Amino acid sequence: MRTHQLVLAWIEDQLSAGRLAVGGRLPAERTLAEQLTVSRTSVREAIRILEAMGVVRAGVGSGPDAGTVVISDPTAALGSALRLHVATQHLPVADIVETRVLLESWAAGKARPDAPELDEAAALLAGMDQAEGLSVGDFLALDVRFHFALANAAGNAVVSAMMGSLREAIQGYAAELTSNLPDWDATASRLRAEHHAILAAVRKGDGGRAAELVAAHIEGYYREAGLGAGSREP
Amino acid sequence: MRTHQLVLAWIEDQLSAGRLAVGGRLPAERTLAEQLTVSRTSVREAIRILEAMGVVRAGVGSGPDAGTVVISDPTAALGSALRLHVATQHLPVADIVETRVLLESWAAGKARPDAPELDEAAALLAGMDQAEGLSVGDFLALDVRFHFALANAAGNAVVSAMMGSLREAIQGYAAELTSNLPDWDATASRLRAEHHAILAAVRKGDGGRAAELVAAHIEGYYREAGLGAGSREP
DNA sequence: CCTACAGTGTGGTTGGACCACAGGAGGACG
DNA sequence: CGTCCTCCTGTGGTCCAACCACACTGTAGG
Repeated sequence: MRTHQLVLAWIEDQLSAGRLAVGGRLPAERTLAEQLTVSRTSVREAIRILEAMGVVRAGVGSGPDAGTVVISDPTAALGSALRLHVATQHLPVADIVETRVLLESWAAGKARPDAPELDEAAALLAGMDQAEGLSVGDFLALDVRFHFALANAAGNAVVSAMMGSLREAIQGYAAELTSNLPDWDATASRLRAEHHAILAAVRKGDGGRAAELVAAHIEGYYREAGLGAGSREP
Repeated sequence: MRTHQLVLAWIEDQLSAGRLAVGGRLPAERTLAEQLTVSRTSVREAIRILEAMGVVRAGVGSGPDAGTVVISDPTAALGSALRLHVATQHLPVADIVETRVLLESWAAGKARPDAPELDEAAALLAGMDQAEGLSVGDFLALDVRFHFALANAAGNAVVSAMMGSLREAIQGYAAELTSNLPDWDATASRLRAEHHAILAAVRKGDGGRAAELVAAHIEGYYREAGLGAGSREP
């Protein structure tokens, strides 16, 4: 077993035992190195891995943002990993989209009509309805947050994280695809209308219809942008 | 931007541009450090991250297994990341199980009856039917491979990877849970029968029934082992 | 009372050194 | 001529010592 894996195992043990929780602080790198009788290099390699996994966040200087603190951001971790595997062409973009449809339609079907996350989703929709002063990038950013809020309403943290990571992994592609659209304004208003319909279905408690609408919404967008089932290679 | 991220960006660019593909070899650490005018430490940190993400594999010595070569193993990467987040208690085990049911039942419903992966699944079932000389660990190992083969038959690499990673993330728990079972032999024969029923449904093209059987199979096991929907905290 | 500054502890980065490992090239020996 | 052994080379793995940039903290000076 390599040295940095020993550090990794120690930290995972601390987490599992509850001696280290989200918001907690790891010992300083030099201290930890001395405690485990390894070099600071190995400690740093372990921390880098944890950082890439969204388990810790390292900050320089002093104060609340300094030091290495435990966080929990599975979305970012899974997202960057998926993005790299897409780059190796071993994860087809079409499969990513298909999985996203699966997870999101399930979440829409399971979301409870009285979930507080739906209020946030509604607020985001209101923001997207402002026709003026909203660039394509702004619109897509709000779109991401809307879909994420909707997924959160289902109450399954794993599904939320995976959904977000899928979205993140192909975000670069999605942004490029907007240039393929014949008429962005027309697409945007269609997306707005579909969003409202989805939210209304969830609010009414009609999970089946909400799931169908979400699936059609996502598949329709990618089909229009020219990323159909045929383009299994990016 | 930190130095190791520069290295990461360079490697991701090489992958996206196709100048680096699975099976390819990264330049030696010292060479890469000189090319990018960074320290070898920073190169190593980047490689560690890629290794944790299942994108590369580093080997010492000489020969085919030496050097840093590009692979693509998203399952291991996502699995360890999920396991750590479970350790932080921000991903409830119940949500993992629920997501696994979702993905696996979808895969069972979508698997094509003539998929070659089903032959492998059948062979694994034959191996599990040998009542003698099969420890609990061996049985579970074959079980993992059976479920993985079944998921692969759906033809979606992302779903397969995520399914496998979910299984891996809670593998430790699943192994411990066997001690909760009142009668392992009885459970094992039930699991065997359910496996055969699932495979038969898939082979018959009855995706809907296969999906139902898979969901009942997984949920039933965890319920019997005492990991119901109530235990959202491990 | 407020400002300016040195002090302290954090992660970030670098260069160098040494180790273990695995294969290849060459010579020594049968 | 073939085989075995040894040395050499290049790889990642590990460690050390030093320095940097940063952000807060306490203190001295105005």
